[in-house]
Amino acid sequence: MKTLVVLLGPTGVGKTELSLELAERLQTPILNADSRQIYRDIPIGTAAPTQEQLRRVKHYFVGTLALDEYYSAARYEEDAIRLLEQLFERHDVALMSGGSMLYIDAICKGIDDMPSVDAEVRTAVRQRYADEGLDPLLSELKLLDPIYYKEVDPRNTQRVIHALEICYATGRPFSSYRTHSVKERPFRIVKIGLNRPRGELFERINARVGQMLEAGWMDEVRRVLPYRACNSLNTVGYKELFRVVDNEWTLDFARQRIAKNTRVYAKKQLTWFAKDETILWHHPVDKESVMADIDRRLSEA
RNA sequence: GGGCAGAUACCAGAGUGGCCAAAUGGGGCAGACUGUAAAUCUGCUGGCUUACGCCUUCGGUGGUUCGAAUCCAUCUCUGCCCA
Repeated sequence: MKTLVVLLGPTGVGKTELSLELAERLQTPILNADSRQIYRDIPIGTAAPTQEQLRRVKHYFVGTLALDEYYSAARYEEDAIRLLEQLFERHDVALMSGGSMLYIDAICKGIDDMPSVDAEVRTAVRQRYADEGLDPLLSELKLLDPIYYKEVDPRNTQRVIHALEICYATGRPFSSYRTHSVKERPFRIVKIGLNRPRGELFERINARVGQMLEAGWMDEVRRVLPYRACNSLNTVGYKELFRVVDNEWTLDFARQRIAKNTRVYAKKQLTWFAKDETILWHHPVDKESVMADIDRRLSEA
């Protein structure tokens, strides 16, 4: 039986470094599961694996997309599952490492099939929201998809709009696509969760923000400025540093905001992961015990 | 030594007799979430309580009042100004 080892945990916990060692021990490449590191040209701000680290171990899904390319958890599922099929021809174990909760779930459980919405419908709905606000869209959703209307947070603009897009584009209620069925994978999944005491994790995050700035993050931000409206850059760090470029914030103020927002993000990840009972947690991040855990699981086959 | 201003919950900062456990922001905490997910959205943040509610708070003390964070007296501390 083939096995996918998923190394997950909050940002800044130390996944990248440990994943390299695991990959070397397991003699297998790394599939990155980070929705931002997958984009090109923003390695500093996303704390992506360095050139040196990339040379050490073969990585997939790092720096492969242009900033203005559309991507989603569903596409990631397609791409990663296809890749895994290939990898499992040559390897018994594959290693996935990252903290994007939805991306990881997309691989482990699958995402419902849903038609993609063409740009025309998309801009039309957005235009309508810009012109008339959310209320008319909500009434529309109530008519077209009463089931989802009841479920959705009426203040969550993003979700209301997306549901409407699907309704318009397909002529079917958005909820009819949401089966939430869990896909069976032809491989075993072992989830390893990395965590640290909250204070320690937060200190690491705070320190890392400073290191990223020293490493030339600000130059990186200036280089990608033309793409600031892209979703890829609607990201902790870039949002704040764009305001520095705009002279709205001082660099020091932005640094504090970035650290804080990163801490909030880490907590959000932990909240999500906490619901997943299949994760084997490792609190002190210790290479040997993680490795022993994986060995034990692999031998159970 | 004299004059003026101020002291509000973790921080900043409104409130200037009842509608105040006290606006707002920050920070903190908790949560939702299957197609933008490092996104988007929500709740709590004096104590006890599931809740109704009860109890203790607005520098200290003492008053006025049916009732005070709000008025008066006094004390302490802080800032500014004059000596």
